[in-house]
Amino acid sequence: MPLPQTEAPGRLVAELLSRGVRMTRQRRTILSVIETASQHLDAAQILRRARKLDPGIDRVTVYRTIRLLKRHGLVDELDLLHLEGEKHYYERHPQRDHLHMACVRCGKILEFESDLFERLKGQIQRDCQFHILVTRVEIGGYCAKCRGNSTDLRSV
Amino acid sequence: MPLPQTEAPGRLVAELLSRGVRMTRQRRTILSVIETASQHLDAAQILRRARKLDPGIDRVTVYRTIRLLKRHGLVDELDLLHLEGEKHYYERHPQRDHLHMACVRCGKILEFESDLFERLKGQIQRDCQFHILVTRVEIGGYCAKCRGNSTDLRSV
DNA sequence: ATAGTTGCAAACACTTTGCCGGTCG
DNA sequence: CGACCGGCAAAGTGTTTGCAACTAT
Repeated sequence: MPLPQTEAPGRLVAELLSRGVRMTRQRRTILSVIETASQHLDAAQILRRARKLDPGIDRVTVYRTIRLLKRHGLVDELDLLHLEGEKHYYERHPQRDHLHMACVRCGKILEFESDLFERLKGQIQRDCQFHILVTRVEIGGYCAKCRGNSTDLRSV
Repeated sequence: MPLPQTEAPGRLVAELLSRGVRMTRQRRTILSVIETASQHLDAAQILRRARKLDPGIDRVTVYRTIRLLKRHGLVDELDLLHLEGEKHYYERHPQRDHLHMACVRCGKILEFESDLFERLKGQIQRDCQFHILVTRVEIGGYCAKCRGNSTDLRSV
């Protein structure tokens, strides 16, 4: 079903350079962390990993780099239904949108892409005359393992 | 803007009473504010309106009442793509899900419901064996009025 | 009677800003 | 060289917690 997850490494660096953005040692480090992550990372996790590669990096630099990437549309921001705190999670802006399902019991995040969603976007652009730049779909519920053995005490 | 409210006023009070939740003067006030709102309100707006009806109400009581409603699945929480700050917005949990489109230029929020989305949810429950409790769809872009006369400088 | 709720103050989690010395091109 | 960037400290925003007094059932 899904496309391969990995684009060429260094893609974020190349993309920013081609837009005339200055490239520093710290930015390269942070970009490589985001690019090689196999899961959604929050700012604190990005900082921790970046510091393993370059211990002097500051929290603020991580936040500023994330904002830079957002402004350029190169990363998407997720909340994952705030299942654990108010932090944000980041992922590379994908070629094709996908939905995020978060299990409110075990916290697992599933991703899903669907032609139906592409059709839905088309319907929105047509019926609402709305030009879509970014989508964020977060669905809470019980994953296959957790369904059945839970009361419906949702907290989202 | 929200779709026309089809439920009876006082429904939130009735729903909570039927679940054995204690009903205080403050809660009645806050519930009525949420119930009569014609737009998505954040906690600060709910507080401001509640204080017009009962000036002694505290910020903390608003937050606690919101949490109560979330736990009971009676309100949904939205971020509206954090277009202005990190606050959350609340709306009564609708009978039928809808999507939120936020114009990144003028900030307008449009709502949209669609059979395609219902089918998408069905597909997810089937293909992923995921039992859906809550959905949050937030789409950013340019509304009909703002499209065309903007550079693509997104910040979401 | 008593478990649950309130208001106040304080703490909290996460993110942004101001400043100045350092760096990229 | 000059605009831009990084690190540090501090502030900011939005939300939650601890606790004594109060209230709904």
